[in-house]
Amino acid sequence: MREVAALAGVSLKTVSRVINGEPAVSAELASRVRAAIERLDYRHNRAASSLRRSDGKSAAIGLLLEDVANPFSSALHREIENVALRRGVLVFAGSSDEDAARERSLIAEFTSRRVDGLIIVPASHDHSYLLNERRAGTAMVFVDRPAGFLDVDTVLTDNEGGTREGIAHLIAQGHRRIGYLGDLQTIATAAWRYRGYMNELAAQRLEADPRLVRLNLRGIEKAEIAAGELLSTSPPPTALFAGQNLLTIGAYRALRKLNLHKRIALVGFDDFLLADLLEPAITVVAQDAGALGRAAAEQLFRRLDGDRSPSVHEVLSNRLITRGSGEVRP
Amino acid sequence: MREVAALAGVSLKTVSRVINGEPAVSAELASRVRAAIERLDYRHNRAASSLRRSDGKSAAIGLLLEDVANPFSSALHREIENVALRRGVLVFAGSSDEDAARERSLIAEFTSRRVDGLIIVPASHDHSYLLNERRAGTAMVFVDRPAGFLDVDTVLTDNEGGTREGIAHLIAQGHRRIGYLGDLQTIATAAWRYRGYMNELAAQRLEADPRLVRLNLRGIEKAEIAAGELLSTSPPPTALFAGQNLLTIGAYRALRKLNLHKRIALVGFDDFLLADLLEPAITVVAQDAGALGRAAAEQLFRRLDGDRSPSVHEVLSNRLITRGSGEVRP
DNA sequence: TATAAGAATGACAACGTTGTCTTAACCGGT
DNA sequence: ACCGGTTAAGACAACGTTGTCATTCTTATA
Repeated sequence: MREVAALAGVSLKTVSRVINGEPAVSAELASRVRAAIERLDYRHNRAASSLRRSDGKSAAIGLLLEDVANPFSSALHREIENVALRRGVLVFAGSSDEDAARERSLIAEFTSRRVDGLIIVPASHDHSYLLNERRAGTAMVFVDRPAGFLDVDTVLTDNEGGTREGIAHLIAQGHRRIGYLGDLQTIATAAWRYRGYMNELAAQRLEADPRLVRLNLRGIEKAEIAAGELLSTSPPPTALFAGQNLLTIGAYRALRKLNLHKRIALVGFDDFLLADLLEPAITVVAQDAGALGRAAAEQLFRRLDGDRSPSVHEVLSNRLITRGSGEVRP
Repeated sequence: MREVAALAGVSLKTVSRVINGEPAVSAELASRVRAAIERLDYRHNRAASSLRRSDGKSAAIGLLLEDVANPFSSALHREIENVALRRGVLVFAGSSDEDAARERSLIAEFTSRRVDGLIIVPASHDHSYLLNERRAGTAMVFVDRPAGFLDVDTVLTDNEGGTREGIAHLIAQGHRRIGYLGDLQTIATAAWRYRGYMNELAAQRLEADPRLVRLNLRGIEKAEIAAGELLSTSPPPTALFAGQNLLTIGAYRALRKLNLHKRIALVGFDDFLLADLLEPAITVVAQDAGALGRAAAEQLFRRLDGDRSPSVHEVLSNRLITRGSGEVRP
């Protein structure tokens, strides 16, 4: 910047003014400065700038996902990027792998780089460690799962309601014995979905058979094995509900292997690519990951724009998409 | 930091020494400093630190992908994150959407934040604009596609060879009329794949029928329409090769709609989730996105560690995975 | 013509760190 | 008691910017 000022024959401060678009610069000097910037291929150093600025904004946010490579996370990521980029804000992304320690260390890395805000899909359950950070002015929004011991903006989907809708759909098709495959119960969304299953059965006065429930399953293979086992209880279930997309795929694999995919109904939570091309196509309770990301990012930027109102808790609804597998009759 | 120094009763510089693990600090002072850091919940400011440090390292890199939400990109992303995080380096991710202007502006945002390095899946074809950046010391690696007008480290997969293997496989099954669906020819990988198709046909002395080729297709729907049209030429192809995963899905959709999925062979470039559960399961030429990411990140860090040797061009091979759709006989 | 008000510009300090250099304290050997 | 050498600690400047304030110049008004 010093060199630019020298070449343009102006002071450092004038260059700074031109770069920041401050009005009090004559057209003459401004164009001289711009020419010098061009000629020297000068690049503004935002790190230094944000260090000195009074608002201290770095124009970067941190995004903590379960895994940047999973489709739900990356759809969220994409929408957040869209909202952020429109404002010239860049996104640091990191994967927690459902590991509380990794969550903390990633967030520490984010904050040590002085991000303006954090969007968090939490893996842990106690977020009091973020209190200081918040007091220091970092905006934050929790997405998909709630924060623990921290009063903070949150955007969720209606996990319990969505599951109840899926279960009610199966019951309406005549099913009475519905198996359930669930993810780690420590994940709040998984617990809510399981609650939805239990509550809907109860509401419809159906007895819940504990032999038809398998929880704490992680990944396609575990789900496939568990589904296989469920299908061999007697009497067997006539329908399965899978509480997450990988579990749905695992369940479908098991059904295919036993050649039961046209005889046992299947409804899954979370939509996934190609669900419509399987045989039968899979009925799902679809979350709109993009909408979730958009809502979270917009809430974050509202805070960054100075909104100091009490914490907002938004809940997006989910949609049952019937495609065939959920309409198989007992 | 000043407050920490005051509380511990030492100078600023001593606190800095403790934080950076410099040896010349007595155990006594070091522990007093650490206690003060704890008590004041002090957080090191890396932005200021990297501004002052002689090496100027920000411990952040920029990653330009086609779209953070597409499975290939996000698998790449994940492996890069793994390598980077092991060294305490954070990743800014951005999506170019195949738009050259967006590529440039994202890279400008990255560099204005003084990232230490860039990993780029390029959308544009002229990267001479990066010359200054490189001269300024930013490390960079191109992945999946080559750079234009810039001599730089690159990690690719063998697109032409992979395609030839796929086509050879179809020919070996007895196919003589093989349709081809290709992505935008401006994308280098798409052009290479098409070349692989043409060259393999030529090598096996088969005539290429231009009516069986559809290029510049973007997305599932365009591919589905194009595949439908190809299948109605006369005489029709007995096999299709799709040059990209979305095109493969589109082609499969078309085959299903015409109920030809068990009579016309299909091989696709790029593996995708659930390819093995379709009916028939899809034979593909699989790229290992994770390996690509790992190789790129490792090369980048080699440069950041001071490697000044001439540009490296690495080419990873692809693997034909036979699952059924490619083994349908004419 | 004198003067106040406003606009354009620059000098300087400061943001939170680390590199460099200096000083102080201590050690063992004569 | 003195020396050279080592080690620990601090003073100060600097990284590349922007906020604050002072200065100069212009213009309109009395």
